[in-house]
Amino acid sequence: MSTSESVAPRRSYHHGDLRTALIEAGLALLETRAADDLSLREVARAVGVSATAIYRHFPDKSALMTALAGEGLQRLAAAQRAAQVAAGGGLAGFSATGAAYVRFALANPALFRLIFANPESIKLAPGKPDDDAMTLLRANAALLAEGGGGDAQLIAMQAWAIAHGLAMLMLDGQVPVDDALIDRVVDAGAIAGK
Amino acid sequence: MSTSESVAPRRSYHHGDLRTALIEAGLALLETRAADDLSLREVARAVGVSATAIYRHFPDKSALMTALAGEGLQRLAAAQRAAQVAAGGGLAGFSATGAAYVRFALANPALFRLIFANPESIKLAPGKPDDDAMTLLRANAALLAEGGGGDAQLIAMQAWAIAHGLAMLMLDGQVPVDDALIDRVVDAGAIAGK
DNA sequence: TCTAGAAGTTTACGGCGTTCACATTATGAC
DNA sequence: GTCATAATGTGAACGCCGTAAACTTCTAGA
Repeated sequence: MSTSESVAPRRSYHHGDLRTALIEAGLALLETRAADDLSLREVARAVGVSATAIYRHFPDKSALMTALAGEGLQRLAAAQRAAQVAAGGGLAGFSATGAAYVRFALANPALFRLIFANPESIKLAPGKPDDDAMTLLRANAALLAEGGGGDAQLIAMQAWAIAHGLAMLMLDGQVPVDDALIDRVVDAGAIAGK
Repeated sequence: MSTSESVAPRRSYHHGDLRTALIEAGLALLETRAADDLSLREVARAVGVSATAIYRHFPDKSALMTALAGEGLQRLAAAQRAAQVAAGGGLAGFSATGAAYVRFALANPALFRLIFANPESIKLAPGKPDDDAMTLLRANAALLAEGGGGDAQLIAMQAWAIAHGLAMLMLDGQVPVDDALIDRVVDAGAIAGK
């Protein structure tokens, strides 16, 4: 039944692209378990490789987790970009990125938590993929600020904080998971006070 | 040097109040380590007791962690109440509870994370101590909504989300830790759009 | 074709959470 | 006061974990 536990045995001694396979297996397992419950040996088993083979590609477990977080971050940024485009940009697009942020968290709870549980994830992420998200955020905040005379950077932080906070609170069961509620809480107009 | 590692040996076989001692030791250790790096055996060592003695007071490790989270939650609520009183209540008091929330997180990073990393912490907390904080939050939101014609519950969520999000982002190093910035981001007036 | 190094394996170690059998102490019924 | 019993402690042991070390297999370039 499970696709992530049984693996067709390799026929060759060397794997070919173990690093990628490990990351993929890790991401797949994170759909099942929380990040804390993910063990190195388990990832190795999923790929059909000995536990210590991992050390040829990552210096230690946290490096693998950081790689997983980096991949998660890229997916999060992609979801936000897609949402903004789908909303047609502008103010509605800004709100859409916030809502996409929250929905991504709800759809990928373990991965989302991992991204922010690992303080190094962004600094170490290859190519700083969050630059996309940050640029987007700042541009949107500037757009919002220019009409209302507010401080763009402050608005950007408030918008990020509100989306991040709502995501966390919903993940933790502190706020009911209600799809319509996401849009209302994250509404860009309300944040800027318009 | 360290007070938490060396413990005067008990003279009696029974401890007296091991449950309380374990929680205190756990909280003390959380000032040093992240919650993930806190081991059951370490807490037992700090108290000067065998590792398995813990099982007479908690069914498993997660129960101990939940107890620690519950205690942390009470301290958080107390900090918020104190801040509100100090600010003289009203709108300024509302903002003050938000800022206190963020400052508590920065002062107790491991404990704060533990509170929200454990989804059961609030439901299982003895006497639902968060009721205080929640009542406060709702009352403040109602106060804010009545002047501006907004939805009190929605405002409460936005306020909570913004404080929680800012706390997390600062803990994660995504937003610079700047004391003055806390007040500006969490400003109640800005949230309600006044 | 040979050889160096990359990429795998096996074995081993100490720490962890947890279980189980046992030791000690506190308590309350007589 | 005695003493059974329950509450609370201990120690040894198990399997899983992350990681190190020594070894094996394959690949690639001179």
